[in-house]
Amino acid sequence: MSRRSRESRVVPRAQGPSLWGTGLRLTKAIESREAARMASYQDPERVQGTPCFKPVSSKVSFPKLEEDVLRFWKERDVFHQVDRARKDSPVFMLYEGPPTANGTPGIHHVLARVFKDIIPRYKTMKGFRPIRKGGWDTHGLPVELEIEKELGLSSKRQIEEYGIERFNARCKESVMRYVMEWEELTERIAFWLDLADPYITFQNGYIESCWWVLRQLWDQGLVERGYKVAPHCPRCVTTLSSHEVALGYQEDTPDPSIFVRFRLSVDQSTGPSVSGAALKRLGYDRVGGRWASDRPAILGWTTTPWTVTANVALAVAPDEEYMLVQAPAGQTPQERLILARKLVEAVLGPGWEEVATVKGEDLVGLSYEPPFRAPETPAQCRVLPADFVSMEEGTGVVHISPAYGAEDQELGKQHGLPTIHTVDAQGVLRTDVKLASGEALPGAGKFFKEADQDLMEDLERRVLLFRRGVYRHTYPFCWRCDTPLLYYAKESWYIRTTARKDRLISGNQEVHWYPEHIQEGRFGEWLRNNVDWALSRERYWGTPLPIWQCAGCGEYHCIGTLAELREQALPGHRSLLDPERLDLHRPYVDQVMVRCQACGGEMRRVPEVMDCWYDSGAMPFAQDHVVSDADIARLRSEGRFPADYICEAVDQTRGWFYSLHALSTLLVGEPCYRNVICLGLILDAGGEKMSKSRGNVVEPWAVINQHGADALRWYLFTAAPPGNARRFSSDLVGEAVRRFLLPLWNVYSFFVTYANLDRFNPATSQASPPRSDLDRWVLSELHRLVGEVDRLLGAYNPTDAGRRIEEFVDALSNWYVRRSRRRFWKGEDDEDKRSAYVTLYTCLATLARLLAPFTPFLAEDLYANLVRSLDPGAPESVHLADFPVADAHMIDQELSEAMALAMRVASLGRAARQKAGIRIRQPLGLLHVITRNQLELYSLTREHTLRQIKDELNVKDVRVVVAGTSAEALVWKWKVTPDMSMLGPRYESRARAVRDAILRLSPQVVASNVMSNQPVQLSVSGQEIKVSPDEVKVERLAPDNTSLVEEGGYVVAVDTRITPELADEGMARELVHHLQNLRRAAGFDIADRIITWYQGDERLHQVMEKHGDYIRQETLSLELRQGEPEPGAHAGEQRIDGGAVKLAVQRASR
RNA sequence: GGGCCGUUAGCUCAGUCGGUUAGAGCGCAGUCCUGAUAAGACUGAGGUCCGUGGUUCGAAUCCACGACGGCCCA
Repeated sequence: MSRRSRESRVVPRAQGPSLWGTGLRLTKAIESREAARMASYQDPERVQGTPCFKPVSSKVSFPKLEEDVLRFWKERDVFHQVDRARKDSPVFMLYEGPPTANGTPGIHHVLARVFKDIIPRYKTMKGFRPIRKGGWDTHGLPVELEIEKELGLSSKRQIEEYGIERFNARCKESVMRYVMEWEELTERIAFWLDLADPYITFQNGYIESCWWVLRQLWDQGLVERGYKVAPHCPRCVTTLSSHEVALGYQEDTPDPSIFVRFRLSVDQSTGPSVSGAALKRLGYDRVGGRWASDRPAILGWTTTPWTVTANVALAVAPDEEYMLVQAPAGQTPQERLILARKLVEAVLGPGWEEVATVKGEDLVGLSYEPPFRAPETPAQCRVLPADFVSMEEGTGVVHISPAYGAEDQELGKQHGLPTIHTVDAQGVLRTDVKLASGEALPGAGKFFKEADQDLMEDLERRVLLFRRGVYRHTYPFCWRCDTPLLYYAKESWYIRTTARKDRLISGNQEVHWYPEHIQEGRFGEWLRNNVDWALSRERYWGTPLPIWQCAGCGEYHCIGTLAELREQALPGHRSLLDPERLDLHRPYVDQVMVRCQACGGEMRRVPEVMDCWYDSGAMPFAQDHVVSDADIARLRSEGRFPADYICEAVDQTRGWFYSLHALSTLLVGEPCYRNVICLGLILDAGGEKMSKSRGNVVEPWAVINQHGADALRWYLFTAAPPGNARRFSSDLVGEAVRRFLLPLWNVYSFFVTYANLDRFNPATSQASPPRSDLDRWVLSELHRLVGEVDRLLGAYNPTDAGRRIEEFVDALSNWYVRRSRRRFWKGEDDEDKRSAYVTLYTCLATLARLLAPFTPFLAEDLYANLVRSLDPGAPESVHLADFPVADAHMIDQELSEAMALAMRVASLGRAARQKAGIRIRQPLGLLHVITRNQLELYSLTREHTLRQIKDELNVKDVRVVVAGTSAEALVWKWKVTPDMSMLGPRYESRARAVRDAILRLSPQVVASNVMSNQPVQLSVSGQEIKVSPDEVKVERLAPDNTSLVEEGGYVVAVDTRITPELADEGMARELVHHLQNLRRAAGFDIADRIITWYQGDERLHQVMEKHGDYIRQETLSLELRQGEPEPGAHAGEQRIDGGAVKLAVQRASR
């Protein structure tokens, strides 16, 4: 197989089959390569005989390529072509979780957006019509905060002074501020999303749908008014959102720590039944209705003394043990306290005496005297069970004030406790609260923190304070003004999600989650602990609550549609709803008053707006402006409800994933999405969360401009499982380029370069079944790959799918192309060569389609050049093509394993050569291989496999044996060690003689028997003896003159003896190598013919003589001249095999 | 305080049902190959599989407890 010379390439072509076209002379073709390189790949005209493909340089700029493809998509309107092409196909519905465009998109948005993109792209190729409407989330507190900052406002009062109208106008302007940048980035990363007609949550139609949905819930009795505890800044007089609270935590904040006696009531007979036995153990005589001795007190603990003024209950852990203890003898009064058994020692110290122990549940129902009796405080309060009672600190008894704790409020709701406010919204203890004693609250009129002192003194005076101290913990402060926050109950509107809790949970079972654990883990847990959705916000920029209250009778009414509002609005107010001036936001909507249907009075809208999560949760309906059941039925029939797929990061479990799920379940009784990919967070290179304040945010554009969007996409898909948090840096994307995109590109470039030189045209080449094992192998791998990728993408797992593709491309590049290079380069135009072209072409053309969902740009480029340019009937874009289908008949498991083995042996062989320090260019005589079993021996000794190994390792012959067989024993050298501990007991006095006899035998023979588990026959002083295999140890020795490598049960060794013939052959190859380097250094073209000069010792002359033909052919030398080169020749001097060699080359004159 | 996730080579990550000697890429060191040439391949060094205990003939893998990191919620 010789490398082609100019003649050998031209001749067959001139008379060759039609595939080769006109027989255009090669020299011409080579000269025209530069011109051809300039040709546009969009040129569909292919003159027969000119190269088929747009030339592909191995140097590539992916960002530039992508911009070209973007232009192509835009010019040909490919995005909408998809829609048209699939207009009769089943719908695949994506819901876009809307971002807020009041800031620029970050890398984490890119993560979500490419994962949103890949599935619809795949589904398109599988024959679906994707619907992917863009959307913008526009309402909410974060938006308001931005504007407050811009305007220098810091309280609601200031906002109202500034004017809600102007304020909201600013908000509205700001939320679309960066839409352009979002659109640009979305387009640049090839997220195909309909951004021309997005849903926008501030639009009137959208708001109307939100209203309609709420009205449906209202009609089901699922909307109600109640208390909600939220972090509250008394100075700003406003509720803080959770992320605002998170900004203001201060560690090590000192707070009072007080233990308070809650005296059990004298009379325990009035309340719900407490177990009589438990009461008795605590010392209460039920019959007599009194305590045997002094009545005990339950000991409670708190770090917020001011909340004790609002105490209405105590909570205990029902499953824990509580103890009634008595003060140490001698202490007066000898009081009795009840607290958690586990905490007695820690709280009281030693000496206290156990009187009785009861379960927490036995305490439930006990009544006690509340420390403060505000007007609404019951005279007798009760002990309740709760699951949030901690045994880590305090007393195991939690004092409950529903006005000042979320858990307290929740518990209060369950048990019908009153919410008593003893502190006003400014954080001042109310002066208007009169206690049952007729007195004002201690510390009344003081800020709650200052009042603590008065309160503690009061409790002490009344002997209710058991102990006081200081407790340091983490406490939240207002991030704006540093005022300590209080948890404060406010009236607000709720959606009673708890009423549909079971359905929320069962509906979740119908959703396919990736990763799976979210379903039962984070999301399932959240649903099981479901609490009612606090819907209202006392804010400005949001969907106004469509609830009007009658000034006359106090009746509430929920408006469901604009039509209804128009109808019920007071006559003078209807013009406010004229279409041309309609704005459903505050303050305009506040001005619309309606007629009360109950009493005919005037109704005014409540001041609150909705939680912005409601907006996004209503998007399945609001994005299509649903205002009737018929609308929903239409969405269903069109396949637009429920969604097939949604995708967001894990922080949305309690955000969007929940709001979607809750609204859909309450409205139509079922989930609104079928499949979810839940992404992990992106961290910076150091594992820190990315945030503006840390300054470690990676700008997507920098990455895209450097490496390209495909590279970024590929990295995001394959670097880590989607659910994991992942570290990110631009360098890692660069690594993805080098690891995957460039090798793939090089294969592509390699193919196109040679295919063009050979005028290979797959359209006119008969694709007879490939005969070569190499071709059949790579096609087998390809079809296996197609099946796997299809399956994995279908299972919403792009990560593993991408990783499979990487493995394939690696094998394609580093085995198939590497091993096939000469097939492409050889002069003859034969079946084998055509088969190689067709095979490699098939791989690349298939990869183009496989990759289309992952790397849409690169895939498009491959497709345009490899497929579309040859077949004008093919779809114009790879994204309009069908996804490849695996053909099981093409998969050859046996061949696949054989080739894997060959690759492994090649690797070991290279290691063995390396160990011996013998370069690959030096041919060697023999390679030994030991396989693990017979099957592997068969695989390896297939003629084709053997040839691959010989070629790859440059050896003349290969000998294979199976480990543990006599064949192995005969080939290798062995060390035999008789095992005296076995021989001794058996042969006693003859043991030594037996040993010596064994050692006299040929080690090979002994090893052979042992390996095949046969006894070794020998004769000792005339007696026949059979030595069993376990009585000798055999050890393989590396034979002389070999270099051996052993790994994973395989042994590969090369015979390192270099005969003079081998040495000469090696030197010839060495000379070729140096001459090629000289050619290249001289800048000669690949087909230039040259004159070669050489000077050196006698050995050099011999080799030149002996291998002259070979050297001339390989280097395209017309002549090999001994002696001084002509002036102007490119010369170099090397040492080869110890001798100095001078070489020089010069282009032969034409 | 609760829930969920993670912790494997210097870095980024694989590791199937529990099964022989835990792998890849990058980086580092060395080498090789080469008209795919500003690429590529190979080899080497590099491991307390977070820790402890348990289950098992056998644990990176299963269980319990703990540590650390992250997220969400209090």
